[in-house]
Amino acid sequence: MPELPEVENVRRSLESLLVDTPRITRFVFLRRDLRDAIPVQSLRQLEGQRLVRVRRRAKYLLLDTEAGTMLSHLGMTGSWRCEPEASVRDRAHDHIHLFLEGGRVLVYNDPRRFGIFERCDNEALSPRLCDLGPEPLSSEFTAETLWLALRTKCVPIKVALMDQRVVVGVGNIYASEALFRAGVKPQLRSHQLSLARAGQVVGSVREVLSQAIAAGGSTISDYRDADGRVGSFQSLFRVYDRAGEPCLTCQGKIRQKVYGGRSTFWCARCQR
DNA sequence: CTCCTATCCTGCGAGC
DNA sequence: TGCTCGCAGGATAGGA
Repeated sequence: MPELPEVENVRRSLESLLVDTPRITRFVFLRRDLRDAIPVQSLRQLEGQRLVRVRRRAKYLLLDTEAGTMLSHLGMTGSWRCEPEASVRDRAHDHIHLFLEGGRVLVYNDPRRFGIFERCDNEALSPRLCDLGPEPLSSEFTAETLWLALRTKCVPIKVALMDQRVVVGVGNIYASEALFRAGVKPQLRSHQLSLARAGQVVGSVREVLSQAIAAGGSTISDYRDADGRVGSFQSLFRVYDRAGEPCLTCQGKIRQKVYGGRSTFWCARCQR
């Protein structure tokens, strides 16, 4: 479900819900079995603490209290929503009810259970975070850094763009969309990418992620931010999930093939 | 090391 | 209708 634009919109919606920095009154863990078991004890230590801020690193959300930080990853189907305490109920696949002072509840729901929820008080030491590549919308993501990261790799560039050690936040949708906009075919071997074309890819990744954030992300079936808002970037897809349809630029037929185990979409005429 | 595949899990749509 | 099959926005373990 969520790539960087969706996670960023969840972050913003959560932060807007927490402007009053409410205290966590209590946790209710309805089911602990996410990808790893939810570490109940270490999380309960944060009861009574104020939620002061929500940050994002890569596709991870970092919920800061004054005494420690919670790390949330949405996997494929994770979502956060906010409900009034008076009407909160246990829906299918709810894992966590995080009660806040003032009568609201943050609810984490995750049907496929690929998500993560744990403590993370030291980002530099966290195995989840310590090997991540640059943020794509930061000044650290440049033609030079991308080219350097790719020059020793032989995998298709589309697979490399999804490697969170190369650049973070790009998933299966935006990898295809960025390469279309850059005019680079997804099967191009990473080390074959020239510095000049790396610059094109950097620009396209930035552009597509920025536009997707502004559009509220992409809602394929079930993505919503914490306010329940859907995204609209799916209407601006140029190749993703358009196999067999005409290229919006050249009318050629959009192709689909699996690379790195993930469906990949491109236009063979526009992308070289 | 790098690369590739299978795997975790539920839900949904296509095809019969 | 109802069933089966394949596939889905991510990340990682393990084998070649």
